[in-house]
Amino acid sequence: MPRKPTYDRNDLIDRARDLFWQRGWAGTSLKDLEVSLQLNPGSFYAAFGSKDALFALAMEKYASDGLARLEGLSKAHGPLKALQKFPAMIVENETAPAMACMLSKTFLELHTRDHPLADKANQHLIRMENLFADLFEQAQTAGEIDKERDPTALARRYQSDLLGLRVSAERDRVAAQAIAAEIADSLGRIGSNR
Amino acid sequence: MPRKPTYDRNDLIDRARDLFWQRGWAGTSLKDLEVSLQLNPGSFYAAFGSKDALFALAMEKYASDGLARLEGLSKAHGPLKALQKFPAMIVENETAPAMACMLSKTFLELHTRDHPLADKANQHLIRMENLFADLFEQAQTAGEIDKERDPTALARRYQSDLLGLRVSAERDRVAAQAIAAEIADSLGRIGSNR
DNA sequence: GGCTTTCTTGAGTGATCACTCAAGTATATA
DNA sequence: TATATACTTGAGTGATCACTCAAGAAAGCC
Repeated sequence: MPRKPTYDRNDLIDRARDLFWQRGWAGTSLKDLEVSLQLNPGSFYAAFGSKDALFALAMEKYASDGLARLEGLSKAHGPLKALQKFPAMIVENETAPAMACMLSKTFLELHTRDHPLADKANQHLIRMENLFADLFEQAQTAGEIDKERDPTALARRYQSDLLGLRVSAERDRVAAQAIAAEIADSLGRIGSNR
Repeated sequence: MPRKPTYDRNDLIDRARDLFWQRGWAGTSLKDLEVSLQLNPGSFYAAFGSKDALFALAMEKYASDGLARLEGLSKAHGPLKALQKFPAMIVENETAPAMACMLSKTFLELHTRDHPLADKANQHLIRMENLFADLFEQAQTAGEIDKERDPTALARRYQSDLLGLRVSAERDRVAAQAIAAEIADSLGRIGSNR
């Protein structure tokens, strides 16, 4: 009996993610979304409920994509190599709508207002950081990294480096590629054989 | 003949800087500024011309304060020690209205809209980076750092590390102090005697 | 073809945005 | 004390914000 939507919901979330990522939460108006998603206000609210609800969906997709990319790298090259390749992978992505991390941008923009989306962004960052710690631990059991180091601390530092890298990449992509190489390089210097 | 303002202009800029730093450009409304500065719209516009003009003044004060703090550190302890102490100094500042760098926040928020303030923020970041490079160079001539390294590249990496540190500090101040220590530590490992 | 159910349309909601301006007030000089 | 010259007040500007809702259109089932 019912009528089907004329759009592909998943595709809409992708486009919203790109818009939000690029322009931020406050910087993306409903008018912007209506134009980009080709949706009238009524359809928009029928489909997603609110701007914030769509933002949350967009952020989840962003985060799980990041997780998946790093996991893919790890399966292909092992934990340490994955961590070493990841920074360059981010910086060299030509199709990304922005270089800076959407999660950190969102967190910085909204946490001083105690906006629920800021907490969600932080949760996603923690999830990412946990994967980093997992990979550091795997690298330790594989003997690729000094076993005395605390994987959680390594993950925290790596996350911080990545966050800085991505802000830098937003300013100057070319220079950021050099920084990405340095991050990978310093990862090689915490190996077990020294 | 004229009547003097009832406020101290410099003090007003300080308060605006704190507000903007904390809440960002879009997150700070004129109503917020009126309340914090205790200024009615008419006085506000007579004094500063526009929200953006005041933001620019606030950002200049923020940037020159940062420059001055690092220069002070350098005069007291020398270039390398200054660069090593600076990260902890930032993270331990209890009175700061926010931990993340106001310049990078502003840049991230506004550069995708091609807002003039984004370019101004970037200029201030470059100025800061130039001071980093100066100090690295001074540390080289003082024999504290390997002379083969490019001071500009070192400055770029240091800036990136600091940007990441400050985002991390906004998320978790205590964890950030550990990261600050690591940044200082790795600076010690590019000394000339190895 | 008729009916039900959902989706789409788009004008309209009150709130808030940055900003203006005419009128009123205070003060330093003459 | 009078006057000129600022500064202060605050209601009001049009634009834009996220969001609503009643009416119309399309598609699956009988």
